[in-house]
Amino acid sequence: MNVIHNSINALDNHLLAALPNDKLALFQSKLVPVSLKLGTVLYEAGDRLDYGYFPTTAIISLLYIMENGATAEIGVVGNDGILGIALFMGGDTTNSRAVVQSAGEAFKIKAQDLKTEFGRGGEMQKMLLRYTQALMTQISQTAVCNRLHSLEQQLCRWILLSHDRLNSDKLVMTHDLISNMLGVRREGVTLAAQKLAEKGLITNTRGTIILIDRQGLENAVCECYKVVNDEYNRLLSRGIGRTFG
Amino acid sequence: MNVIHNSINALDNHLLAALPNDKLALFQSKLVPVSLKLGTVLYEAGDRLDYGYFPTTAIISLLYIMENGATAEIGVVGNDGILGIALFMGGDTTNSRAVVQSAGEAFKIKAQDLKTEFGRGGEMQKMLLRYTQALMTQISQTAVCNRLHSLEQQLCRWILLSHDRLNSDKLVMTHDLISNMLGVRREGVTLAAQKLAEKGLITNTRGTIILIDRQGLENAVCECYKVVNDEYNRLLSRGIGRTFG
DNA sequence: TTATTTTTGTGTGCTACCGCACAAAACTAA
DNA sequence: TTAGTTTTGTGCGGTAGCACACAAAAATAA
Repeated sequence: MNVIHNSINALDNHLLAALPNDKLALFQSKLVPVSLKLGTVLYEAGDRLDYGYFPTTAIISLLYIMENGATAEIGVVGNDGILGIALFMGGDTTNSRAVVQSAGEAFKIKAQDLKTEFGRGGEMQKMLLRYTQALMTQISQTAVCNRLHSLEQQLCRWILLSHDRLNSDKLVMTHDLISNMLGVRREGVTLAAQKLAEKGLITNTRGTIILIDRQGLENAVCECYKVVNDEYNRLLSRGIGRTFG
Repeated sequence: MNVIHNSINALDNHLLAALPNDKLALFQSKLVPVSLKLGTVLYEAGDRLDYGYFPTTAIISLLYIMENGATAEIGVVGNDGILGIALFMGGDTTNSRAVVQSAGEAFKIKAQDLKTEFGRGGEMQKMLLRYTQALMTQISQTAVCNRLHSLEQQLCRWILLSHDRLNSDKLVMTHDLISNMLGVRREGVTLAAQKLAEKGLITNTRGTIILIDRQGLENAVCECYKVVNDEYNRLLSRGIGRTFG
């Protein structure tokens, strides 16, 4: 067990990569590689968290679920971060469902190991806290974007956020799933995707969106994307996606 | 200077009140009482933070400001918390403007003093982190609420959140100001407030809203309010506002 | 008092998104 | 091939909130 596959490398996670080498070497013994399948629910809202996850190629969506079943995404975690911040923030549970939005790899770590490491203070703690702040910015900007911007702009934002955390231009994702993330109707997503396709920014085939013109998307997206991206760059001093010009 | 007024007491802030007595006694020497006037901007977006604030009777609104001047509130800080979490989270700056939404008192603390205290670990650190997580829940729920719920429901939520942090049923607040917080038109707030007044939940006079039927408001509000309230209770083990039945 | 400013009320048309219904297309299984 | 399932496309009526315009009421200043 705990065989390290060549295909996944702890360094593919930006947080882990930012650790000093000796620190990472020690920490790595606590990390277990896992493959995450599309749609897997890692945490249900209200669950006690047993593990934290450092995604390398997987993307995790943080969803709030309302009483009537409506859903809306508050943020997304990929190779830029860690899933399970409630572990070191002290709550032990979260109000969001964590669901695999894009299948891929991650390292998981036992709740207690993560807490212990955090409790030591030092570089690891600082990094986790800075990441948490970056995530707060993402959530905040989601709140504002939900209020003020059009569905088409929000779809751009969502595509770009996903693309940044992926090493591919291909997003395997139905309109229906996207609509659950954005908290809108499926038809609305279809329409918005059509508009983006007409403008030549994406192709819009069954079950997959392919990003064609990244610069075009960045021009079409609302400012929210850049604000979040800049904040990640600033706080984690490590680019996710491409840096803006 | 630094005269301790009888009228304000560090214990009126729930976070400070939760500290062990001996701890608080030591910490208190770093706290300076300040009066905060309505509309005062404590932090501008992007500013380096020089002080943290523990409100006792004041309420601070966290606003995001868009390039076109549109604003939307992501959360609110009152006697339940602390303003300036970026100080210990590591960013030193925030993307939100912090503006006094309801005049009142607070204790301020120098950035460095707060950081030092946080760095010691222990009870103070734990409490600040738990508070940060509660604030994240508030922001997340704001995101979801912005997406899924009606303006009328959101106004209820906003009134209740304010009321919880106030020791009065009187909210001194114009529709125009509220509209800036909620990120909607002033006319929309007027209409929503009228509806609530028709239902006998509030009175709606020039420049002030008076809460009449708190239970009625709790019935009219969306689930978002309760979720946030419960999370504050859980994480900070200290009620804000009244507990739900 | 009168004049001015601030705040609220109201109307009209517009647009984005909703809910529902169902057709068309694409993929899957038999 | 045929049948079934999943996903996307499209239309239609409804509505919440928008933008803009302006009147009315309340507070403030002269």
